[in-house]
Formats: sequence, C-alpha cells, structure tokens
Amino acid sequence: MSSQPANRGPDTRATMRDVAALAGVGIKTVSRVINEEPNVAPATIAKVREAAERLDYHPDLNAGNLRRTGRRTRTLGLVVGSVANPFSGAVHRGVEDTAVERGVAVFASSLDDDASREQRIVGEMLRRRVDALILTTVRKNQSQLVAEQSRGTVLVFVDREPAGIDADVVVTNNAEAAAEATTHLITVGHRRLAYLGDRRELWTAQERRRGFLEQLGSVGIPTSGIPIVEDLHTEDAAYAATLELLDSANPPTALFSSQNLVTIGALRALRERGLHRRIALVGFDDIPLGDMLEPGVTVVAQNPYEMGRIAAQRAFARMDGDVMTS
Amino acid sequence: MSSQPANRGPDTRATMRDVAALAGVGIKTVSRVINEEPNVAPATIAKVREAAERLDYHPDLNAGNLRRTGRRTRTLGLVVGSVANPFSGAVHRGVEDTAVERGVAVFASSLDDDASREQRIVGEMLRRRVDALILTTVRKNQSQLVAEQSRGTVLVFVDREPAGIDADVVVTNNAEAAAEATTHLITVGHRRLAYLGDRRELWTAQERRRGFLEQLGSVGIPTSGIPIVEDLHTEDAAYAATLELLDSANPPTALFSSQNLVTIGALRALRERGLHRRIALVGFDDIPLGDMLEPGVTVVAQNPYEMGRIAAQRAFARMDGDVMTS
DNA sequence: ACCGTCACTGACAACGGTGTCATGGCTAGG
DNA sequence: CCTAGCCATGACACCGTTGTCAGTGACGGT
Repeated sequence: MSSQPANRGPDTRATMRDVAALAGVGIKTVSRVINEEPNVAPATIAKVREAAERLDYHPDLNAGNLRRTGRRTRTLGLVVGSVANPFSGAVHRGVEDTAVERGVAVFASSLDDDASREQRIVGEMLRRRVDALILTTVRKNQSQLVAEQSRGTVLVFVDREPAGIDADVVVTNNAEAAAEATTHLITVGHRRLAYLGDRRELWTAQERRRGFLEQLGSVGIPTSGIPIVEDLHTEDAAYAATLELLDSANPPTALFSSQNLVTIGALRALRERGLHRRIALVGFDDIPLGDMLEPGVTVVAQNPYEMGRIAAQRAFARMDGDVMTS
Repeated sequence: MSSQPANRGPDTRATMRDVAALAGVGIKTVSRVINEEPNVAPATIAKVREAAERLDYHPDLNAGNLRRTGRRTRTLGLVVGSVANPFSGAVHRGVEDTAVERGVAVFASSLDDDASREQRIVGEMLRRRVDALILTTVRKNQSQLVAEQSRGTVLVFVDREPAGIDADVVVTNNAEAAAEATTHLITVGHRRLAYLGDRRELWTAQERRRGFLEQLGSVGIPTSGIPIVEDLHTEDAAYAATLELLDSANPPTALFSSQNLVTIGALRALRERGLHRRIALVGFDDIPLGDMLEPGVTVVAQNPYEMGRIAAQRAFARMDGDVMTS
C-alpha cells in the first residue's frame, strides 16, 4: 500500500506534435526519425532524438497501426486451457519466445474448456485486431472463424484438431501414443485395465480413448469388461472416480489416465488406499516431478514448449505470406 | 498443415461506415447502437444490428480508444519471471480472473529475471498503452517509471518490492516466513544447516536470507560456520551446488532452499546421493506434487493465485480513481 | 549557366472510430 | 395556437500517427 499520487495526474502524455514543436521540425520528420526511415539529415535526427528524450516520448503503437500499411498490430492472441496449467504454461512460453524475437506481444487467456467462454474471448481478441490467433479450442465447430480467416487473421490450432475449418494444426499423434502406453501395460502383464478419461467432447480425449481401445482389441483383450470412466475434468473428479474403481468388486490392476490432472487425481486416490505400489498407472501428459515419485509413474510426455514454438512459427510464416500447400 | 487460402485475402473488413451505408443511417448512429448508448429508436437499432450481422462487423477497439474519453485501452500488462513457472502461472491466472470480469485483456510476458529484457518489455507495453502494469521486477531501481506513473499508468508490484518509486506492492513477508521455516529445522534438532539462495540482487532473495540468518542468530547458532551458497538461478545450478555441499568434508544435516526451482534441484541431488531420507530440506515456494514425495518436503507456501488477484484488484481500484492513502 | 537528380522536408489527407453540436420533428404546458 | 423542451439523428472536427506528394536547395554533368 502507498500514497501513490492521484493517478489522474494533470500531467499529459507527449505526442509527436509536441516533439516536433520542441525540435522545431515537421511532425512527419519526427515520424521518420522514430521509425528509422532513411533520408533524414544527421543533425535533424539528433535534434529530434533529444526532444523526444526530454519529453520522455513513447510513440502510440495503436494510433500508428491505424494508418500503417498492412495494418498489423504486432499482437497475437493465445487461448489455452488455463495459464495456470503447466502444459499450457509451456505452450505459452514456446509461443512467447518466438513472438518476442519479432517484437510481437502476446495476449493470453484461459478457457477452462468452456465453450461459451471461448466464444467471448475470441471475440474480444478479434476486436483488438490480433494478427494471429493460436488456440486450443473446445468448441466442436470452428466454421464461424472462416470469415475472419479470409480477412487475413491467421489461425493456428494447438493440441486439439478443429472441425469445419481449414487451418494449420499442431498436435501430437494422440491415438498412437495412447496405444503405445497401453502396450506398455499389457507387456508388463496386466489384463484388468481401466480407462480414466477427460471430457468426451474433446478431440484429444476421443483420440486417446480410441488408441487405448484399439490396442486392447488388436491384442485380443475383450474390451467389454474394461471400465471406462469419462468426463473427468478436475483432479477431484478423477480422485473420486478412481476411489470408486478401487473399491469395486473386481478392481483393475492397471489404470490408463488421459490427462495430467486426471493422472494426479488417480495418484492421490492410489496413495489414499495404499495401492500405489501394487496398481500400475500410465498417464497422458507429463506431470511435474513425476520422475521423483516412488514408485515412478509412467507418462506419455508431449513436448508442449515445442508445440508452442512451432505453432507460433507457422503463424508468422503465414503472416509473411507463406501459403504452404503441403 | 493445410491448404489454407492465401491469407492476404481480397476480402476486406467491414467498417462502421459500411454498416451505416447498408443500414441507411449515419455513422454516428451505428456507433451509438454498438456502444449501447441511449436515445436511439428501437427500429433504428434493429436495422443497424441486422446490417452489422450481415457484414460480420466487429468494431476496432484500438481505433475507438483513440478518441474515447479517458483513453483507456482496457488492456493490462503482466510481467513475470516466466509464464512456464507454476508460481508465475498462478499469479497470471489470478490477474486474468480479475481482469476478464471487466473485459480487460492481459498481455503476459516473461523476463527470466533479466534486467535488460525487463526494460525492453516494459517499453513495449507502454507503447501499447496498457492501462496498468503488474510486474515482478528484477531491476533494482524503478525510478524511470515515475514519469509514466504520473501520466496515469497504474503500477502494481507483485512478489518483489521496488525501489525508487511509490506504488502498490503485493508481497508475502519473506523474512518472516523464512525465519519460521528455519525455526522448523532447528526445532527438529538440526544445527548444521546450509543455505541455498537465488540471485543476490533479488529483493526476495535478500529478505529470505535475512530471515534465515537472523533466526539462527536469535537462537544462538553461530552463523559463521553456515555454508551460504547464492546466485543459484536454475535447477541445474542448484543441483550442482547441492552435490558439492553433500560431498564436502563436513556436510550439513539440513538445507534451506530459497525458491522452487532451487528446491527441486536440491531434491534431485539428495536423491542422487541417496540422502533424501537423512538430510532435511525446507524450501520457499510451493513445488508441484510436493506432498506426494517420500519423505515429504517441507515448503513455505505462498499463495500466488491470491497475490495475482489482489494485485489486479488494486490496479483496478486505482484506475477507478481510488487514491488510498492508507 | 542550365537542367535533371536526389536528399531532405512538411502540408495534407486518411485510418476507424468517438465527442460535440446543430438540426428537425414532436409533445406537453400555457 | 405558440413555444420550450426533449428525442432522434447526422455533419464535422478530432484522436495520434503514417502514406502521399509537392516543394526546396545542392550538386554533378554538359
């Protein structure tokens, strides 16, 4: 807390006009100096620089972008599950590292996988005229964005595949990775498996479930007896569901969990019942410090940082006019 | 990958003028409808709404803010250590939750505790005319921001106390918490302690160190023999430093680590030497899944989500004209 | 000395909206 | 019936900057 001076200070912000007046030049010349355009006399540059310095002038990017050719805001919108989730955080950092290199700022926002919230947030970002939108979408259909896309806003989807739109997508092969994880459990000798899944409407959840079940089928394990619990979206839900499974008549000997929070919830349930050394668990997504747990938890790690980098790179490539038909 | 249509579509974005023309009204009337200003005939509202719908019109917030009274951009800048760090992620989420309620968008950026990067990023945000700046600063002196503050940009510091400026600050009492943690170790019987610290120039690091040492002094343990390792800033550095301590002639029986990454590095080193059950470790900042480790790691948890919420709330209060001299 | 170039500069319109104000039509009160 | 007052509306200037263009003077070639 403090006695910060009244914020509505009478102090006003210097504009280019002010700098021009102080330097005794035209306003356009100031613009040239600020933007480092060629053909300005060295002496003039010095005068302008000094005036700008004295007035502590900072150009207004929003005003400039209004007229500037191409009308780029050098701004990018990132929409993820939650900025507090480590997976999203890593994606964010990947995007940011690529963006800062080009002087592009990133608006980040969380959805909590809420479709209506996605709608609102995307609208908000479009009103702010982001050059590109990178999103891990929840909605099943993205066709409303087609119009925006045709107006030049670049769209890149990360982690989840969109429907009803043709755009760049950066995803891992969820089904394949899920199948591999399942194979791991089978190889170790497990037959009584169980599946703990995220929201059914999520594309990643569907893919992971498909990989899991297909792999079981291909090695001849009947899937009819396999408990499939879905729509788990929080640690608590996963915790409760796992307890229920463990307390059932014929509990599984191995669990497949489809997402990091679900893995953590399952883990807590196993501990609670003291079964963490007897029941196997493989989870999708890495979990923090997973390697330090005893016994270890097997995880199918994605590389969210790289996904973020790649998504941003694709976005910039598009902006630079790449049409990439591959 | 995809065959997205050439992004420089000939398709152009609808402006208010276009909507006005289609609706057969003046441009200002469209403005009134969009902003839900009073005194527009219901029939007119309907016409405008339909025209806007047909053209898929989205107002340009940047253009509007240019003239709008108060010149607020409804945008806020958040500058943290790294958006990939769970602590920062939680702060971010706290800020975001408060901001979305008011339709304010958040620019987030990482510093990696690099002072020159802070300079650049803050400048970038000012050019974008954020209404407020919430930052966990690295620089020792913030006086350069005084001018900006007097021009109406609200400043709130989180986690680290600034110098040379009078502004709102949201921090935990680092020295006190460090002292408590130290007491914990002493109570359990430890006498040969060691301190693993973050960068010396960080205010939080100084405070934690002070709390640690003062507590030792106050119970009469000579601080001269206590190993103080500082400037550890990554997991790897902490790992290496801890190994060195453990391999020294007279290794400590308890470690105090001043930050989450340092705690994790120390933890790995203890495991590596198989000493995690014999040497105690208390760390500042919570670490993910810390409660699931065996044996448990004691942590002095802060509440970064709340810190973010409070910081954002203070920022909005300032913007609303609160001068708060308390 | 003449003219075409070229470096340098500023006046002016424009970007997409909002604030201000004048206007016209209608209504209620006298 | 007249008029003050309100509702509804659009013309116009303006926000802070950049694009365009025309103007000035110096300079090199002939």
